[in-house]
Amino acid sequence: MDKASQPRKSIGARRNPASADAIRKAAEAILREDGYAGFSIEAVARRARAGKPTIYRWWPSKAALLLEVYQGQKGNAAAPDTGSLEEDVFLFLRNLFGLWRETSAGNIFRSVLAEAQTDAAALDAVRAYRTERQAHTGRMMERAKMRGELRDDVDPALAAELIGSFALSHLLMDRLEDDPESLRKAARHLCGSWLK
Amino acid sequence: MDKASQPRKSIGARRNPASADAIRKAAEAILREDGYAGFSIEAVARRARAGKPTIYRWWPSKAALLLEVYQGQKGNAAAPDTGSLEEDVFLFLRNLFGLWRETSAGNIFRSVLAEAQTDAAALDAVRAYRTERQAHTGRMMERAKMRGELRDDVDPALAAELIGSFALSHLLMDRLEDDPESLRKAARHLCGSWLK
DNA sequence: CGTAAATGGAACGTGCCGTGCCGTTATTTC
DNA sequence: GAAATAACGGCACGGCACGTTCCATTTACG
Repeated sequence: MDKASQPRKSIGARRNPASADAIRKAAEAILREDGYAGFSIEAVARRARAGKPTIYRWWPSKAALLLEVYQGQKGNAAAPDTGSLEEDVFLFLRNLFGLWRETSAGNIFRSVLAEAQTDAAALDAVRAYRTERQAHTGRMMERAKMRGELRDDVDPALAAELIGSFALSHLLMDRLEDDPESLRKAARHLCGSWLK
Repeated sequence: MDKASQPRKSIGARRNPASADAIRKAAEAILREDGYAGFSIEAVARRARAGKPTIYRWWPSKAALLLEVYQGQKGNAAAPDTGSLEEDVFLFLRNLFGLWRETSAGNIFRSVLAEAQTDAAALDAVRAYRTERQAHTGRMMERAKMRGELRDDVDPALAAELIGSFALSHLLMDRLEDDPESLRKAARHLCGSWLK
């Protein structure tokens, strides 16, 4: 790619976007290729041909850089709208697992979760993201409710949380296998009790 | 505790159980008090008044020691048997969250999960543990099924997995708050759809 | 033109990793 | 009983990553 590029020099008394981009891209590539194990500031600096101080000038910590990559990359599987809740949930899981398997999103999310077990800021970030995502998934449930598909006492937010928990544990256990049968079954179990 | 204890000497050409115990206890104490962040072989050695080579002689890696502490400490919340599935699930979650909050089990499990995002052996171990635990929880579901409380098409194993996923995500997000209301609600949603 | 600020590079101190080596201790083997 | 074996704690090492400091260089801004 960027072969015999000279080391980037300063462009004056302001941040060099080329450096920032190179750093973000290097971090993302390392997470995609090697996962969290290979992710270190030194490795990112080497790969980005940047100086460590340049990284630390703009990101206060390893966790901060990780979070920025994470924020800028959330693939955000869409919540389908087929008119059938069970089908929506099935497709949602299928899309999400596929996204996690085939892009760096899965590795990045796993990394942030690992970091969150040590770093409080990472925990806050992952909580906020999860809240936002579940609100999104929750809309899938609300649509079903408006269609009259759901029982009145079902809480869309809690339902979304159960779906999210199922997906999360599969990600963490590295069980994102593409098995339509079992995902279908999971969707049925997740929905079965909520339908009227 | 062990105040002015001399450094443990060798007891001859065999493993010194006192050293092994001190190492295990130090590791557990560090995980309980400081969590995964403070867990290092050097810290364990210092606290156990042991030499690093002694640790590495018996545990091939940091992950191995972590896993042994984990194995020897699984609090294993019991699966209640009240005659009502929803009540069983509620009590199970309540017990499990309490155990995770009030003993070192929660911190240890979180640590192993973090390690599992980097170390394949840790991932295997946590998968095996999860399988075993869900088989146990699954018996709770099977009892309900025998009582005729469950629909015939409900898979006890999958149901147990959904319950476990819910608990796991709360542990990871550090949301083990003792809120009977929300746990009750979760139990109801988890069970609602399975009941006849 | 001079100041200010960002750049990459080199070097530093700290901490942890995992592994040697050491003298000491005591069991096991001959 | 003597010698070989092996575990013990300690020390020191090379390696790596962390986060920081200093540096010469480059360029925008006043």
